[in-house]
Amino acid sequence: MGRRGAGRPRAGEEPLTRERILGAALRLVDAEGMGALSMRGLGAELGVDPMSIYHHLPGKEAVVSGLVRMVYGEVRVSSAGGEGWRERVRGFARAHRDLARAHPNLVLQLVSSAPSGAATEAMLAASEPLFEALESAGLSAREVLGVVDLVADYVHGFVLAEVAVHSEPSDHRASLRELLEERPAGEFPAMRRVFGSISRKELRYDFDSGFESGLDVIVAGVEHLARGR
Amino acid sequence: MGRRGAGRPRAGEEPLTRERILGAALRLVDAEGMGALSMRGLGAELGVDPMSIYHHLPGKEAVVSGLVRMVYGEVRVSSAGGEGWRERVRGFARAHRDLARAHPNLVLQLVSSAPSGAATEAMLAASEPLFEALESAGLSAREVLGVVDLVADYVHGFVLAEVAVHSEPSDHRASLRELLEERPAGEFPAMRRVFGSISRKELRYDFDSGFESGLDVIVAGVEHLARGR
DNA sequence: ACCTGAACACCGTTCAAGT
DNA sequence: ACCTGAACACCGTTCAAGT
Repeated sequence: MGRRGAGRPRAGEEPLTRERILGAALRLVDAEGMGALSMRGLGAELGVDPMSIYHHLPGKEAVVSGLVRMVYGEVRVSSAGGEGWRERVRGFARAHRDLARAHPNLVLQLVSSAPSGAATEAMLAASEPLFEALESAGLSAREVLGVVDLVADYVHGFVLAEVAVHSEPSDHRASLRELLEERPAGEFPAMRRVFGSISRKELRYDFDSGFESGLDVIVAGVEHLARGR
Repeated sequence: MGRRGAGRPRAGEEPLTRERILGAALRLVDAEGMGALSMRGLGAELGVDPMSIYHHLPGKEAVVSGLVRMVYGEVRVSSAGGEGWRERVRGFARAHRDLARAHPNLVLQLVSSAPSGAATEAMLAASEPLFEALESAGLSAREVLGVVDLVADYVHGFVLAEVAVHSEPSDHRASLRELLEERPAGEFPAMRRVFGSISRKELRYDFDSGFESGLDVIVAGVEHLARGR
């Protein structure tokens, strides 16, 4: 089915490699989503019989995990040395949000393979600035490890919500408010008060400032930890 | 292919309903994972032709989102009234972690549909105690909405990591340390210091206390916000 | 009204065969 | 050594037909 005949690649045609396969897979996923990533479709994208891929990667699972590793390898944390630890913690979080936003169709795979081993090696270098920042904030080793996880978990949850909501037309806060208004008046008084005392403009969710104010709370919590010593 | 012949159900056999279908689907997913959930397999589990399901639910997507709604409907936040706001915030977070741990094979779907509309209605009642707690902590309406998202994002990221790591044999922190030791000595000094000054026992990750210490930091951050008024 | 089963257009992967 | 294509055992879903 491929464009070429069987056998070795002809002179002048670039041979199939792991890199070329993963590159094509990433283009496919970025452009058309995870659902478009099939071994057959990938073969077509490469102008090659689908089965040729199996000579470079053991199966579809390996294609996906290779994709995840490849994307995590792209992460660059801007560690402007002169900044305080607060700004360096934020820089780490922002770099990971940016990574996820660069490949929204891969976010589910990114966040669910980050904790397991798949991506650890690729994230090693990116994690150093975060460890360094938390250490210089005055945390104990135990506390550093805890906060590293907290920051990672928050970013993962946030980007998951961000891409899920972006792929929908309606504002999720506005629809929550509507849901609330359809209910009997006595129900959910606290939520009613919160949504009632906020303007429509304030209700419109801004992901950038939402992300930052989540970080505000975390940084304030870390400060509390550091003072406790 | 079904055990029954075509036509209406015979007297004495319970008819196929949305509830029976979703119940069977949840059993299937809990027992054998998301990969085992196929329309054909679900039909077999119900002793029915796979196509019969389409008379009660429009397709597989509807089965999955029905599952998510069903499970979110199970959440019960223990709101012991006498507790302070700190303990009520923690109670909300714990209830959601417990929900995810009760259905680990569904976690990916749970966390990725929570932010979009799918589960909002089912979570309305469960969210009231969190709003109430944050309000009574002294936060503004704007701040309450921000912290609600922070808590939800943290829990989502945490449970994702928890189930991903649990389905693996090795401890992820231990393997990070090993990775570090294989590197040239000058590399990643901060991570080396952190991992070096912690005992093997401390390194063994405990999800329960990890979850709680993440909440510690968040609660401390909320306290900072509340004092700022 | 509800259920069935053949058919269609897909999957991932194995394996023997080609050059 | 590398690539191919037929074949196998699956998918979700449409649609005409059964009772």
